[in-house]
Amino acid sequence: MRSSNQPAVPRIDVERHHRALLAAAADEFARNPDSSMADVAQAANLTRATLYRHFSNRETLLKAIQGEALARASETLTACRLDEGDALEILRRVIGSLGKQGMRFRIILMRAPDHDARFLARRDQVLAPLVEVVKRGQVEGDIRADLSPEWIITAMASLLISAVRATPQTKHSEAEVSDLIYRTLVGGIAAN
Amino acid sequence: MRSSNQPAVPRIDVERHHRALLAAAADEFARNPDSSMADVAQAANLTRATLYRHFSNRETLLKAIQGEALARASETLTACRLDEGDALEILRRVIGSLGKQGMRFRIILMRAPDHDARFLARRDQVLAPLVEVVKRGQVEGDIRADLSPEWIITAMASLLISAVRATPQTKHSEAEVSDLIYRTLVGGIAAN
DNA sequence: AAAAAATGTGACAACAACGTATCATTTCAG
DNA sequence: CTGAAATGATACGTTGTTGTCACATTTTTT
Repeated sequence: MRSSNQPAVPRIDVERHHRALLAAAADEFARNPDSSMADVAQAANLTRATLYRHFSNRETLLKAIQGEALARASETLTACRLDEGDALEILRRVIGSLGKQGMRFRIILMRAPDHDARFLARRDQVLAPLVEVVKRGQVEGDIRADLSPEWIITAMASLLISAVRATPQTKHSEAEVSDLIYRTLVGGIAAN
Repeated sequence: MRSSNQPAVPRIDVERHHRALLAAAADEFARNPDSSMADVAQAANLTRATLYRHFSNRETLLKAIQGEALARASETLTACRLDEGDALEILRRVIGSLGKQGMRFRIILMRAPDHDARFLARRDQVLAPLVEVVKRGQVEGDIRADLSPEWIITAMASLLISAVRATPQTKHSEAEVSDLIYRTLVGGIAAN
């Protein structure tokens, strides 16, 4: 079945175009969730027809973006060495890494009406290790125990999105923004 | 000019319908920003034709929602007595009041691509008194001075939206949610 | 260079939403 | 009750997006 539709020999450009379309779509939809397929194709310097040859539906494209985001988020988290150091250090690393990625993970961190239960479950699965880190921090006395771990992760994600979205205006470096988020989330705004 | 189009005597129901349409549109667009005019009309138990008789355009309707939200937000803030008590007390009152309003102020607090400079300026104007409260808190030593007042307001708004949006799932009361936001924002997540 | 595969171009129908208009019906004010 | 005004129902043209297709062109592989 598949072998008849599949080309005899794979070509290099198709994979490159596939990645380009996926990346352009992620950026475009992060900028404006209502972008059309034509906008996405143009953002990738390709044609609408080619976009449809790679992703048969708009829905298929969105699912692909979700999957890509989840995969990269998972990689990012494991790269943050979630088992080295105390919870606050880990959170600092996570905030720094996610902040560098910019709005790439907006789809994961935000909650949109088109997110089905299927995606939400995988999302929670990816974020689960982070929740465990917070729980460990609470047990070890580094993090307040009167806030639920899930809420803490939600708050972190919320601050991340706000800061990243506000970044273009305020001319601050990535490191400064990440530090700002970390200080706000961990230390709060009260003096002392 | 106007008097010729205006009815000789005003009727009671038109104002009621106007308010109903505006409220339904606010709720509907808060739930799903891509809702159609038909959805809005149905949410108000009225017809699409009537909706167009009250708001000639979709754009006009959105502008009306923005204006309404700004007006009510301004009322809410003045009702919070921004000059009584220290900054943290005031912030607690503000979070409590805005939290009760639910997602009514999502349009104000969130930044969407369809927000023009005109609206953003009025928005900043409404939020300006709150920024002043934060500045005063920093001068009086209640709020950390190493965070810009604007960022603090942004962080507060961000947490508010996240919490209110997550409220339907977690069966917590309004007061509990408001307290949660306040504790997180002011105290941070670090122990001690 | 030649074959194969992918892309560009242009067109097409299907569809949803927008905005307008007409006319019968209902609702309010006097 | 009666006239005036607002609404419901319905239809219509317009527009933008979606998804598909055929055909010419370009790019890759051998």
